[in-house]
Amino acid sequence: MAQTPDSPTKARKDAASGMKRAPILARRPLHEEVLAQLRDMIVEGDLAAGDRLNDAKLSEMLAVSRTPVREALKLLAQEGLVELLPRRGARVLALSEKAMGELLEVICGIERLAAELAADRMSQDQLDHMERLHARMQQRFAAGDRKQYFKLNHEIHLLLVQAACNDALIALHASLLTRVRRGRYAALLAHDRWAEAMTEHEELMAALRAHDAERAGIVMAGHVKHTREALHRALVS
Amino acid sequence: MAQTPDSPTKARKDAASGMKRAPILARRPLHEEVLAQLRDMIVEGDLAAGDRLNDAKLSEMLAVSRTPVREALKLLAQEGLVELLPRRGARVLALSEKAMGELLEVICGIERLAAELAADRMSQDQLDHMERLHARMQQRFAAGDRKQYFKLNHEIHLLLVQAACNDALIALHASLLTRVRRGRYAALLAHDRWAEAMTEHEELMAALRAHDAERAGIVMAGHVKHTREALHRALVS
DNA sequence: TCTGGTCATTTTGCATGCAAAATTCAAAAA
DNA sequence: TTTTTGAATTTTGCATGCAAAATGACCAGA
Repeated sequence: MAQTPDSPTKARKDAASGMKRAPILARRPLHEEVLAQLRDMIVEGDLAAGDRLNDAKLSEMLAVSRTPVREALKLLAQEGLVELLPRRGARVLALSEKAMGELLEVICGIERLAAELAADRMSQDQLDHMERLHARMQQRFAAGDRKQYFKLNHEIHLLLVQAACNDALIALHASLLTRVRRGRYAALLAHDRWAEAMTEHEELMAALRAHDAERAGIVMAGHVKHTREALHRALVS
Repeated sequence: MAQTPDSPTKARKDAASGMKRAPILARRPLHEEVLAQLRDMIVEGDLAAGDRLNDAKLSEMLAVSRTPVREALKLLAQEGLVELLPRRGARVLALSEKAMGELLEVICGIERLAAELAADRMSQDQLDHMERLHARMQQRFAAGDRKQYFKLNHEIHLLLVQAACNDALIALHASLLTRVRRGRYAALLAHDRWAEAMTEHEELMAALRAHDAERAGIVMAGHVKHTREALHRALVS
């Protein structure tokens, strides 16, 4: 197990002894806290795929009782980050290449929809913001600074989804991204198609500027297709 | 509250006394059972939007302890069927017209993607099956039998998503449908565009037969647009 | 050595206990 | 009459207890 028990003994003592926590009102519910922590640990790779998640150990680690831990595990299972084997506990779910490809396919579809809606609904402010991000991304691209390029690329995608003015879409997109961001696949994909993607972004910006939903959709639809192909190439090689 | 306590007293007694349950191995986990039950009660309208969900009462009603009930409520909250107000319990979430419209928009996007993928990947068996469903639906349409028409319509949509051969897509679609199926909106929408939708289905079938992904996508994209408009009409009137 | 079986230990799933927060309701004050 | 206060009650969130199931250690016999 790739866990990091930063002093289980102390943690246990904190929980077991009557040591006062901050007033409940001032805190978020514990299960939320635990959920966020576990999610981070999985996304960051502290808990590797296949690791067994023992609720007693986790509760010791996080200095809470088993109840909120178990609640968080069930939520993580619904999010698709862990699997719950009845009577056999929870494991970090290993995303197969197949599952990863499927998720990416869905995400691309979502982003295409977002692009179409955004073309209609985007505010001038948002468009300006995106222009700025895009310009900076071009600079980083020209400079060969991959890290910043990808960061800006990600910000643009988030902004695109926000600009669609659909809260359900935003939430869904975020949730799917969490699942995909784990492991090596994201990087694997991201580092392909470095130049091609730049052109596509250019076209997307043009469509958004013109508030041309159809064109934005077509551009992103191409993105769907290219991404699928890139994924396939990456996985076969 | 629109609950249906089919003898709370007896239920309580069952839970409280040492009365044996079926062996655990033979059962699904209780929280799953409870989750399914509560979900049904919400979708069926037994628990109306705005109803307060008191875990003690629910646990009495379902003859289980509060723990699995609370777990189920948290899962329902993540599914978007209830909201969890910290320290103030759970309520059945009232879907605003805005939220409902957003959900439908996302579902339409998902189904469009499904149509495109299905055009590529659908097996001959699935296509045949869909042809049969479609033929029956035409009959019911001609006969003016709305109820069966909608049932078949729904089956076709499910099959379409399945034919996309993407498990993530299938799961996502199912989850979104659950949220939308509640309340009066589904019917409200379904009963509009009765004839127009028939034509669109015709076109979709043609595209699928030809394995023409692009055409299938375009047809469903039109569906997105028309559905949005229909929703708008329905809500304004 | 390998197989199968028994028993001790650990882990899981659920029930329940308990303190803090929220709600209610009645009586007092404005 | 309306508002305020505050004590009693209910509800929530978490901790913990406990029985059933799973795991693993050990040993006997093939």
